[in-house]
Amino acid sequence: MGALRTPREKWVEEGLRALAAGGVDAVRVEALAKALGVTKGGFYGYFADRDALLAEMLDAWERESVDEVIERVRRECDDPRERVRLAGRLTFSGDRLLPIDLAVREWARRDRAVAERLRRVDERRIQLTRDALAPFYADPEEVEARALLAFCAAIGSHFLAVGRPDAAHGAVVARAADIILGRPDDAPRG
Amino acid sequence: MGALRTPREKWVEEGLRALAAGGVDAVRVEALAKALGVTKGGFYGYFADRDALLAEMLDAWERESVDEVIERVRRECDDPRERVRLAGRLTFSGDRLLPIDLAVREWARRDRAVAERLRRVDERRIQLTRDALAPFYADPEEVEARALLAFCAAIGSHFLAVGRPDAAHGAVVARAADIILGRPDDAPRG
Amino acid sequence: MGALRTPREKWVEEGLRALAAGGVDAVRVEALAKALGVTKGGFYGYFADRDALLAEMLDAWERESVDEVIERVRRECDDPRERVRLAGRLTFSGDRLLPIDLAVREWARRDRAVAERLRRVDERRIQLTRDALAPFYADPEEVEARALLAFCAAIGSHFLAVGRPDAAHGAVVARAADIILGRPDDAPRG
Amino acid sequence: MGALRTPREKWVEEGLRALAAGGVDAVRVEALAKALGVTKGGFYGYFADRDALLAEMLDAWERESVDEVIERVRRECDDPRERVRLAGRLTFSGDRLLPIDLAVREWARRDRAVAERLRRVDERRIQLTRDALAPFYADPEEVEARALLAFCAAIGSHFLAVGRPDAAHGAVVARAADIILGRPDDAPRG
DNA sequence: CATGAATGAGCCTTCATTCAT
DNA sequence: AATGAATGAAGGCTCATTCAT
Repeated sequence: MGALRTPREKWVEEGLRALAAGGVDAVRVEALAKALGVTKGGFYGYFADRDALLAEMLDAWERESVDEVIERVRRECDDPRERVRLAGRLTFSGDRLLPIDLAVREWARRDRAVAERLRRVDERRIQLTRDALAPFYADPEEVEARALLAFCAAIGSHFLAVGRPDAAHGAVVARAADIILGRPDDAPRG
Repeated sequence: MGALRTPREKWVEEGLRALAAGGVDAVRVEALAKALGVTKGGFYGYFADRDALLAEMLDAWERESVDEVIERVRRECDDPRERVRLAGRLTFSGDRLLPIDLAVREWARRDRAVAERLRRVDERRIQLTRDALAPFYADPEEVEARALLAFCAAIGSHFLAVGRPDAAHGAVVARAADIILGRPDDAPRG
Repeated sequence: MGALRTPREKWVEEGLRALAAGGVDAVRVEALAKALGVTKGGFYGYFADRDALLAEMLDAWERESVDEVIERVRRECDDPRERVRLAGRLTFSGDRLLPIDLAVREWARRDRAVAERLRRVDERRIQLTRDALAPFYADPEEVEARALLAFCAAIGSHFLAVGRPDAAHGAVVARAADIILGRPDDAPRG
Repeated sequence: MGALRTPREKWVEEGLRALAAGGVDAVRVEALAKALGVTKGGFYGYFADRDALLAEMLDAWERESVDEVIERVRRECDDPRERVRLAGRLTFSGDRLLPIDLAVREWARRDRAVAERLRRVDERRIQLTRDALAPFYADPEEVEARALLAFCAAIGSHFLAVGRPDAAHGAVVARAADIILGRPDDAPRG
């Protein structure tokens, strides 16, 4: 996002890049230093240790990929279902947020604290979907199932390795979204 | 499954256990040796290097989690939809196959060769679902979308961190399966 | 000792504190800077390098723990034996001088220059004891032995780890002093 | 002492050498490795970490400098006073045990666990002196004072920096021993 | 074959020191 | 002078790998 002001932010940014590309284990002080064109020693002028960087990376990620997304979605859309679609696009596409999200998900499977954090994040995101679906279904269980399903599908589609050209993949995913959220011409009763 | 005959197989087995528990990076020759109660030097009597073990782990995984599952499913069920449900249960539940599957999925995001392999595996699995759904839908795209969706959802549900008690999670997933595959009392036209 | 005027003196003072608490290796520029609430870079405005600080710490220590003590003792006491007791109290008790003295002693075992300096200091101190004992013994060797013994005992008592409650330790040390210097009611012949 | 059998013992031995020469901080894995002509990586085949080596060094030191000394003294001498003199010679002279002892003493001032250990060791040693003196004094306090004094003096003499030629130092120390323990021709009443 | 021993590369961290502002 | 930023050397630890026995 344009020029990064403080060198501290540069470390965080580079850390997120490494996380996205190679998972937590790839967030190595030395590697980041080389990528930033400085020596690793300088790192410790900004962070107590590697864990401190990881923590701040999570802060930055939560801010950018939830707070900012939700705020923007609320500002730009009125229709709840459009909100879900936009939030989905912002979160699960693009070269920046998506790979970080997936990497955090892997990380969470190995680290309790990260898992807890991801839980909070996912909960806030899924609430958006519940709000969008609620008006259309009488049964709250139905709402929950569809919201969860939409979410699982969105995430799962990126862990699936079916070697489909991206275009086809996109088409199928769109169709899947229709099945879950309901097509305009096949709207659920409500 | 049953007694492990050769020491070679023991290394592979222990490797899969480590993979399931901690991801590829946890598959360390030294750790496996300790778990097996031997010295790590012995490892190189069976495998050229760590990569050779990883390759064989993938072989074993593919054999057990696809070949064996598909064969058993074909033997035990006739109804295609029941086949899908059984294959899903065998693959995505239990303490053994599921964690390995998820770990391979993470791994595949970092390693081209593993990704290619996972693609083949997923393709064979999803074909089962296509076969089950085909009779009920006129549009092949509809089949593809529902099959893919079922698959994504099954996988995604394990990468989601919503802090739902497992029971509720199970219920919602079951409901999701109904939505995708169609409930008996809400069967898609076909 | 009163307000510390120059920042230079603050570095020296903080250095002595660190020395007393953790030995020479604990005299780290960075740690002192943090304790003083400044950045370590500023250090080099006052001292060429760490060694320069160490040298000045030794100067300050010698001034305070020998010059000042001896001067005060000469001023306050006339009786040589009382002088020894007072000098001993000033040097080997209290929270300030004693820990520094012990730390310098350790340091001297690793550094020739410090050893030489400590030699000069100890020599000046022991002369006080010789002067006190001389009138009472015909044999100069006897004087030397007792003076040395008193000194060794005073120092050694702080490197001994016998887990005696401090009170008992004090009592025993006092008795030891009597044995070496002679009790009033058991004065050596002479 | 002669050929060191296991490489593990070599590390301990080299560690004690480093400790004697430069204090705990000089016990660096890398330095020991270089002294032993191997690479530092090999160290971790024998010890979990540096602390494990330090612990074993203390074990070896206690064994050699207390257990063995006391056993030998009991075997070789009958007269308690001779025992004290021999134990003192074995412990506080020579190029091997003495420097280690002094280094442990410094170390103990910075580390609670080491201090506790040294306390136990010193206690066992001083008991030897108490036993030797007990028959000659009616007052147990007198015994305690003289035993302690002897010990403090023995240790303190090595932290004193008076630049006396070693010969003279030895003579004075001998004389000091006489003062504390009593000369044959000046035996204390008892 | 398996073991004991060692190697070497790579990582995290600390710290004295330098330097432009 | 003091600060912020960075350097470089050193030290602890891990791990895949090699090799003689």
